[in-house]
Amino acid sequence: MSVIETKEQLLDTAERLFADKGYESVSVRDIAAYADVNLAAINYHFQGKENLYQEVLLRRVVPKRDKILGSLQQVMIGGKPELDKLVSAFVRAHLEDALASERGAVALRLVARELTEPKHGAEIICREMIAPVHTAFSDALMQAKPELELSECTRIISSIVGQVVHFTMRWRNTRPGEVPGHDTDQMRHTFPSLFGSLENYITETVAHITRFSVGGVEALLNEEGK
Amino acid sequence: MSVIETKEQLLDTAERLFADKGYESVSVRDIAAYADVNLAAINYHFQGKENLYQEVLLRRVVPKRDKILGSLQQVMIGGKPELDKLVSAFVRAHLEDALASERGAVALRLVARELTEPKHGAEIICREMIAPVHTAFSDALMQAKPELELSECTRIISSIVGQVVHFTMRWRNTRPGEVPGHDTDQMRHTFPSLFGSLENYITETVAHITRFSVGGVEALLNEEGK
DNA sequence: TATCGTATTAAACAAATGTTTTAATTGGCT
DNA sequence: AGCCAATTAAAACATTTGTTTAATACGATA
Repeated sequence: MSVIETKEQLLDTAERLFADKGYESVSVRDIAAYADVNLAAINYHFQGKENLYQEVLLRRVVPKRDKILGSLQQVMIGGKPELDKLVSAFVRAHLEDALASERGAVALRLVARELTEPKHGAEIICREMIAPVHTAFSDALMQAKPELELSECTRIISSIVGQVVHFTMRWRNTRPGEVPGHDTDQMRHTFPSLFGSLENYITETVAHITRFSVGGVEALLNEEGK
Repeated sequence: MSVIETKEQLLDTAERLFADKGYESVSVRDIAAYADVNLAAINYHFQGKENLYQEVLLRRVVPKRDKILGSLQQVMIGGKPELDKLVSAFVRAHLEDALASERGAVALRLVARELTEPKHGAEIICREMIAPVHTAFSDALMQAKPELELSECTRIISSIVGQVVHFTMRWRNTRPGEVPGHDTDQMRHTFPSLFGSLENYITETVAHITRFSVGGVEALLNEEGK
């Protein structure tokens, strides 16, 4: 196995395990075993578990940020954008990667996890993703709806991101067999992943969050103008 | 120190540590040290770390559920409720405990954490809280707006709960000093807890989530009726 | 082919983890 | 006071953790 193969194998399996169980619950021995490489290779190539985690994170966070920023820019060409186009682009940019491949879904889980519970990647994800995306989306929102205050933009973004993260983590946390002993009909409401494909779930989720959030923003605007 | 004092001391400090760092990141030695009790007392009183965690969780989850169910019932007396009253009651029931005391805020963080990333308390929190609360709120929603489909109610609840959890975790994760090296002006948008009191933050958050979500639901209804 | 830097391997390391054991102490009861 | 169960205490236990070491294998280059 070539060196680049080893490194990527480590990054891939570490990503999957971290996304599934979280940083603390994954041992370097797990990673080495599942990646089928020697234990010491982790410290040889990445100088420790924490560094490996950060490289895993960074590999996904930067392209993700660029994708989101690109989508926002796309909507902004030609000046003042429609609110629903803007929100739709933002939500879709976050979730549609998970549509393309299992790898995309894993990466989304990884970022969503670190977003709700920053561990050793807080600085990275904040500096490389949260801050620039927040700024860009906030600016776009205020161009679309100049009546919005800055603090209100912040809360709106939190509301949208909160939904994205929640739907993401809910799918992750509700695989068949993980929550046994429950009435199936009840679970149909509570656990989406038991029913239907991931594709359908994501498509429906994007549409729902967009509609819901556009309505939410407009409600805030009406409230203000009253 | 009496036995009940020891047990409660353990439950309290374990709750705080688990809420702050998560299950895996807290050692039983940490808990014993901060609680100022002997290490073996944990296994004597709780038969292991996992059991302690579940008792910590259960102690908060059951009253929380009853509080939420009670709030919903209150809104439902007299038949068909107003949508904004209903949503407001639901959001307030989740968040207002955190207003009353630091203890309430800790408990909220604990539940929110387990809600997004179920560890060893998944069954408990699902059986004792998620399922009954979901059923009650879903029923109430369909009484308030009979045009809603069941699957749409589920998504709406996810949107609201997602916001509640996100605002909760965001506050937890953004204490001063935890994310160093950032431009303060940028942080003003990203990290609410650095500025203003917890009381103000929660009050504003409850109002925001309520308005935003009511607008979201009404947008979904308009979409349907088009 | 000989050589040298790179990469892999097996083994060992020290520290931290949850748990158990066994002894000491406490506090209420007769 | 004296006994007994319940609680606390200190020490040790067996694993697991992340990391390091030292030896080996590989692969391109001269």
